[in-house]
Amino acid sequence: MADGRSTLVHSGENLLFLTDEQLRQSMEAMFFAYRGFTADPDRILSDMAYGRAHHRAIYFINRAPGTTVNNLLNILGVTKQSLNRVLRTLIEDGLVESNVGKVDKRERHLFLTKSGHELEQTLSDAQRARMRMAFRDAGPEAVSGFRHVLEAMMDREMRAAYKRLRDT
Amino acid sequence: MADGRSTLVHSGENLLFLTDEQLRQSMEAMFFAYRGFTADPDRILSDMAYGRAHHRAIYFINRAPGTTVNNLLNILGVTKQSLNRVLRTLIEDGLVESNVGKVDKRERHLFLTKSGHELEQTLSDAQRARMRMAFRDAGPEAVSGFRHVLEAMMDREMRAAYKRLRDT
DNA sequence: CTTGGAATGTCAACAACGCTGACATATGGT
DNA sequence: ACCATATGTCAGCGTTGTTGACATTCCAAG
Repeated sequence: MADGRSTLVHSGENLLFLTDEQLRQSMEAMFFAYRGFTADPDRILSDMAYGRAHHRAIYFINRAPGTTVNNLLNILGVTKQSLNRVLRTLIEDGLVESNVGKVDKRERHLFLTKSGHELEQTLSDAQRARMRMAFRDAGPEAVSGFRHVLEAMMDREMRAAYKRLRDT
Repeated sequence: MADGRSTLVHSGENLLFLTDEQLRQSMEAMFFAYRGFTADPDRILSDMAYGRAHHRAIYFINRAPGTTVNNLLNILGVTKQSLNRVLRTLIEDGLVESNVGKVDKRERHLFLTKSGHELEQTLSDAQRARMRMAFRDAGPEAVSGFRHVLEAMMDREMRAAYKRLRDT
């Protein structure tokens, strides 16, 4: 521990060494698990002309209906130009509706259409099913730990965005 | 529960509802946390002419020195053409060494050079530091749960690759 | 020894999705 | 009324993924 490269902590009756090797394994777990996390939606979307960016947009528009483009930008962490391309195709294809703001006409308020909702359901169902299985397999205490670690791993601004969404 | 959309489980003295809403929050946590997970290396690499793909290649070559191109392909889950482009630049820049196999001369065995190791260290140090902080914050039981859930979330083949690496 | 298949690499074209720059429009404070 | 600011759009470029076609090199089976 003197070199700050490892941390010894107590876990129930067991000692858990947070050596570089342990951290390395966790990084790999994160890498492979995220692949699994996105695998099902990716598969579904690849059949259509859409990708992961479309999924994210649809997801968060569903989560916060009426959100503005700028708000979505902050959540997604991309440039407005990048998001715009995705939004344009979604609007053209009739999955998303963009309404000019009543108070501030510069703003566009985004909503999912009926077919937009349907796609969102399909994608989220697949992703939720995998997560539900993983949670069932790991058990409730593991889930709570999982959530805790993830939250601690976020950047400060992202944690804020996360909590803002969560407390909705 | 009759609709299979939610699961009720017991957590210590508390009841934990795995409703769709809970799963949704976990999905968002995963999304934001992965951003944090990759943020530091991304920042470092953006200054150089490299991206996340280069990081992944360097990471796994360091993890399994002498690995073949084909083996790396399977771990990374990309095509050889895609990996080849990345490897070529890394070899040209003197970060990776590619040695023709002695037993099977078709194979190329990949190693990091001195400067390759240095970059790997820089990138991994940043990523490990974040993870160590998150683990310290969450505590050992949370870490164990975190790992468990991640493992359960992987695809079968990825879980196999993960375990193969882990047991090295 | 020839031949088929496997591993590797290259070239070309393309798609998804990041980015920057330039610009149009709407708003609001001066 | 006007100009800085916020917002959104269009155009072009870079990274990194994809498929397809094809050359090379080598091992191993016949």
